[in-house]
Amino acid sequence: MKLLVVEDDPDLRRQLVTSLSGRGYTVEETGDGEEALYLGREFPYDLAIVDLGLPSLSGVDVIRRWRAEDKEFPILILTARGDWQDKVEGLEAGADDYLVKPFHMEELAARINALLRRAAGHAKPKLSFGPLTIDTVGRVVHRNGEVVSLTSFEYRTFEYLVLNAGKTISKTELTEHLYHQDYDRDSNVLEVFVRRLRQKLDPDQDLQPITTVRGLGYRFDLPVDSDSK
Amino acid sequence: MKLLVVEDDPDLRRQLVTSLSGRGYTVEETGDGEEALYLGREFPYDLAIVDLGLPSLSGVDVIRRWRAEDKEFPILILTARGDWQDKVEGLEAGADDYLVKPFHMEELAARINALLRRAAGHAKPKLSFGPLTIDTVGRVVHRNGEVVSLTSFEYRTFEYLVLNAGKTISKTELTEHLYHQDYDRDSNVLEVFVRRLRQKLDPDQDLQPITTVRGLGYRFDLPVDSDSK
DNA sequence: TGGGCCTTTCAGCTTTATCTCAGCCTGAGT
DNA sequence: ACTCAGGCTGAGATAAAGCTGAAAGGCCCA
Repeated sequence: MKLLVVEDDPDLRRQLVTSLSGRGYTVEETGDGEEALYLGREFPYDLAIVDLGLPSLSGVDVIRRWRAEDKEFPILILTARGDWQDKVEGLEAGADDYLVKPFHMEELAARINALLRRAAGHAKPKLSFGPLTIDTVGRVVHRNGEVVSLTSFEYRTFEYLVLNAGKTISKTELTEHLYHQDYDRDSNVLEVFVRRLRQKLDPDQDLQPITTVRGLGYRFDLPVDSDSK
Repeated sequence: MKLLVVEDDPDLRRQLVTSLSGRGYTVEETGDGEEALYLGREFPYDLAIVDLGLPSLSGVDVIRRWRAEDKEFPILILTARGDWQDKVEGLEAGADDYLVKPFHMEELAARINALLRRAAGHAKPKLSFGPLTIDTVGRVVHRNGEVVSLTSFEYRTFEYLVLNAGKTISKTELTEHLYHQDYDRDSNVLEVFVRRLRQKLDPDQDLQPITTVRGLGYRFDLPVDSDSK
């Protein structure tokens, strides 16, 4: 699950990012309206959290323009205590929910959950590939209906591969995504995780969901069942 | 895909090169403005990453002069956190996007992708030729819907030929592109790879996608389907 | 403080992509 | 038709890339 945090106050932003990534979300951040616009336009977020009180391009404008371009991800807006007018404006512009500062992280988390769950109805947070199913909201993987118990790391590795199904993902890209930092070439953690994933997802080795492309990376290759229900 | 990295800080430069080449790009690098100018002028890069804070010839000047000479490759500039103004100047000089240091490699990669995609013809970076399809982002080739399993080298060879479809590419050019440095002319590796490519792409020999031009090189010849949708 | 699980490291092993080589084929120029 | 440089082909060597099992290191929670 990939979130975008748009907040100009560096402290609050850091706090948001820390808390949310601690809860297992992949979080990207910006403090700039223009950049937010760009990011939301180019990348597939599952949800955006937008502070309305941005300098330069205002949060409301950002939202309006995303919506004008048919970006459908849920948007949660943050407003300062007094400014309820902003809130109305924001909702009219296309936001889905709001939260007044200051707030508890718990509450934010709860609303994010609710929004994602609701969005799940429209979108398709559950993907299936033959006997495999991944629920990106619940962060659960099923195999023939049974839960496959994955560790956090295994799950995130798998999720990234699945979300990029059909593409070859280099190990560098994968590790950078998982760790958000440089890739230590002399480690083979990834290989170990891929191995464990393969064992857990496909103990009988009949599906071979993850292909190794020597010299390039890994690729998740099963066809997506279009059971958008 | 060939990128040029222009960055004077040795650490950051190494990091960039490592990460990007790890992601499968062919990367060349320099820390010097003059040299950057020369390289960009002489070689056909698909994209350049330029740090604006260069010593001697400044990044902005390099860009300006490239653009004055009608070099069209996308340019992404890097600026230090504070230097807002530089960014504007850089964009005016002809850069296409910017990123403020420090940044995550993942974000850089995402922007590079977006720029390359945009440059490629606005649509998806997927090209097809009759039964053949190449996805330059996912680094996958399909033939009648089935994945053609190419090795890293085979893929890069094919990609280069495809991106230069219609042009005859000399073996020297190909090898120089594929290997960052000079290459032993007495080897016939290329021929070997071209052979394997032909076998894999066209086992029945009915398409003949790669033509040999005796004494000159190779040419990829299938008409590009304009499936820009 | 101790136990359990998750993550990372390590060393040895297997696989295979790349490159070399030697001989064969082909076609342009005589 | 003959020549010969340029290109093609198949088989094999080799070293890099990836895999594996076990064990060490961390972290969290009781």
